[in-house]
Amino acid sequence: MTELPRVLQQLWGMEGPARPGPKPTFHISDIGNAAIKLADAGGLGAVSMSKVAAELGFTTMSLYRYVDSKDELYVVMLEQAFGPPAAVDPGADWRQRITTWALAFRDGLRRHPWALQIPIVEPPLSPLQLEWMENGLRAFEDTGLSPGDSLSAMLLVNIYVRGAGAITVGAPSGSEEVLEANRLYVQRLAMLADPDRFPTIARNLQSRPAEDFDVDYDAGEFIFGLDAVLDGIEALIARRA
Amino acid sequence: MTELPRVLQQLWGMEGPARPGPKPTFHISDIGNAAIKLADAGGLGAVSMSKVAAELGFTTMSLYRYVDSKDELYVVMLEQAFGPPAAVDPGADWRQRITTWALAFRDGLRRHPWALQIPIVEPPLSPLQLEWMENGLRAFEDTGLSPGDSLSAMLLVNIYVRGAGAITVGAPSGSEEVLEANRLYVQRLAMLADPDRFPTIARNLQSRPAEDFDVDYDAGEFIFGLDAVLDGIEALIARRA
DNA sequence: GCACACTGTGTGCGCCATACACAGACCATA
DNA sequence: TATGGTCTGTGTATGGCGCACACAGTGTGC
Repeated sequence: MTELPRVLQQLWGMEGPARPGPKPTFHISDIGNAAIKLADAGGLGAVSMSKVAAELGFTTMSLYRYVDSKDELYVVMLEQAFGPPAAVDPGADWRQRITTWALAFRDGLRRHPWALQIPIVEPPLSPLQLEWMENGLRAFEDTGLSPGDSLSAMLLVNIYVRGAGAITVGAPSGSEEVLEANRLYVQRLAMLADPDRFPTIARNLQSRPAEDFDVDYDAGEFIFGLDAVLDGIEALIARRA
Repeated sequence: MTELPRVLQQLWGMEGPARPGPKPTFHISDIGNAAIKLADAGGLGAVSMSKVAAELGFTTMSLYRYVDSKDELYVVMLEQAFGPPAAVDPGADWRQRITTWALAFRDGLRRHPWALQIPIVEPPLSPLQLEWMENGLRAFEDTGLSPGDSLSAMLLVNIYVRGAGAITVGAPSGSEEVLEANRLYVQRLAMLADPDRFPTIARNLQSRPAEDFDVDYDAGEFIFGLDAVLDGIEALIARRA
């Protein structure tokens, strides 16, 4: 019942006893790397069993000797895309520690935007993901938060980074492409936001200088939002003390 | 250039001038409703052009007279799934107002969990989505926040609800199914979290009473996290004042 | 040296989104 | 009232997808 799915067993390096028959030609991580390469180049849509197999020089169906379904392939991709988290600086305070953690996570998402498109069906159990969890929890170690609250706080930061990423990730921050899309959006919004029906939106648009919309979300807004989240956690810490 | 995509024109009811040829048999909203019905019953995976068409009693290709691609169908679904937002209570303070807004959003996600699986490719421009935006912004009206900060604050709450939903939505809150999955996860985690490599996780698990894991996230944790987010926004308001 | 579990392969199924050509329905115009 | 042109819904087809299944060959543990 607590028996792990095959993919997780492989990721944890739980080798069974030696068996007859040919040895596998490659390892599950090779599949993950090939899939990540495809996704980095062409988005998650470019990842198909046949393309991954072709990338490795194998046939489509051979992959199913390593992975039970495409969803399991996603698990492997998520495990390997981010690499190990940065070490926790024991000298820093909790805000610095969790900020470092969040920025590293954000950078990983920026390198692999497709990660946000993979539906989360269950909480993480793979080795590197647990290391990220470990380091995230460690950030709250000396805050006096209970174990449950620490987990919630970490989850809150995690949710924020993912959410902010969903909005901003996908095109290089501050690129002309993003600015252009943003301008087009504001233009359309101004056209549609009838002041009678949408007074607050209309007023919001009118009272902002044009260059205010050319905001580089990644540079400033991300930290802005993160700080708000951390202020909320700080209030929690104070309340619990 | 600011010409709207066809779907948005239809959603805003921008009818062109009278034209020769047969009148359309139905409206784009019929397609959306049929798709929503399918998604509610069988998840987003159950929504295909052919199934939606069959639901309406039409052929697959007829849908393309109303929608340019499946992505546009998603836009229609998101527009119609949530309905209009609740009216803003002018007597309440900003925390109550945005809390009401967030809970309504959360309830909508609970009714239509598939909404979280639809990748967001651009900010909303459809009528009801703008109404939600309008009401969200209105919650911060008397806080003294700048237009830009109000937008960021609303976005932060929006991100939180979506993120919390991604974790909890999908099965009825507190159902035996969810509790069982949770117990299995904790069991596996305990098995994998070697105290040498993952000391904080291991300690976190050990120091929590067993019934602490049987948490009904939706009931308590959601508000817990939301309050933390709002505390962060409150700190921002205080700083700006 | 041998049995046989296990490897990678080939074929095929049902489903998907959508391109394209077409027949007929309908309305603006004359 | 006649009609031309345009729009509607349909039929057919294409290339891709995930994956089931049967199979041939391989190489290790006995």
